[in-house]
Amino acid sequence: MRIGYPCINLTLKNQYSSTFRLKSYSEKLFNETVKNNLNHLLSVLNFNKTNNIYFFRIGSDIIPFASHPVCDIDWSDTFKEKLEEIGDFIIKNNIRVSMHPDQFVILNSKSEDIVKNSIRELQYHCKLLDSMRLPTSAKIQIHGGGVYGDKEKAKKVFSNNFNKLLEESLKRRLVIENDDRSYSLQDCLDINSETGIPIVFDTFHHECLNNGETFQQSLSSFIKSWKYTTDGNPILDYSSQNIGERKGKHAKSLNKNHFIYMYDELKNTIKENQVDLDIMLEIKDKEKSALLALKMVQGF
DNA sequence: GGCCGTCAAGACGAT
DNA sequence: ATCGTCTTGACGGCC
Repeated sequence: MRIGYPCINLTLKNQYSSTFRLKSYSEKLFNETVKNNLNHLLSVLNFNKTNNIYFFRIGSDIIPFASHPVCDIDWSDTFKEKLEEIGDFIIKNNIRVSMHPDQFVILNSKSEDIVKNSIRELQYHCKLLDSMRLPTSAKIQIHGGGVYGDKEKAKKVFSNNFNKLLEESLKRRLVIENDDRSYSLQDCLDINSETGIPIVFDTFHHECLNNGETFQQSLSSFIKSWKYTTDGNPILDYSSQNIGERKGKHAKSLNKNHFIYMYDELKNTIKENQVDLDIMLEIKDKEKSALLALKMVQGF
């Protein structure tokens, strides 16, 4: 089992700006920024390895404006060596990486342009992972998208677009995550049966939106959506409620009791299904919680 | 040097 | 109609 955290390491400060405004876009600034971002990513991965953290989500901004029309730079060629160096490091150390494009990726949008732009954005994510020569277990996770007042129809549009509009290399990396107000685990299972797309099970979103399943039922159904040999370990996103804040807001730090209760349930599932899982902690204090969780799990 | 409005992009619920 | 939220963080203009 790997435990990871998303996008940012709060211990290691990136000494350079990691992105810039579209207004200040230039080839020079772009190349400098990407170079620094890639170097920084490698330091973060090194930090993680030193601390036994073998799961990390790479931030989508690592190549700024990569899918924007303004970007006509062949960055995968310019930075070929660096990208392959990072990929080699990841593979050599049995690290798992993933990505999570932001909310603007709507595969089932009513607007053809938004679907088109969404696919461009996904292609960028795919190209980055491909350029690092990573296996298809390096996943890109997205949500179900819009509902538009008719979820059954929206799910069909998602499935049709997934099946018809995406190239195979992209399909092999895509996974769908249940969200906290539109697409429940059951909705994702429905989409899975039409597309075969594996499901990232977000336990916190599931607490916010579910269909009354037991935790064990949820776990065994989401696990079945993964083909371990090509998809890698099923991924589970974990967080807990930020007490006093609106429902669905992520905790600032690891809720130890909540986590250990969840982990205890997981252990049974892992044993029964003879499968390993990778856990992504979506907690605001990032690697601090990951390190704490790791310690707790090791002492279990 | 620090403050804080704003940032490429969409959808949705709350106000 | 406008705002806050989503993995929100951080850029960059202004004082």
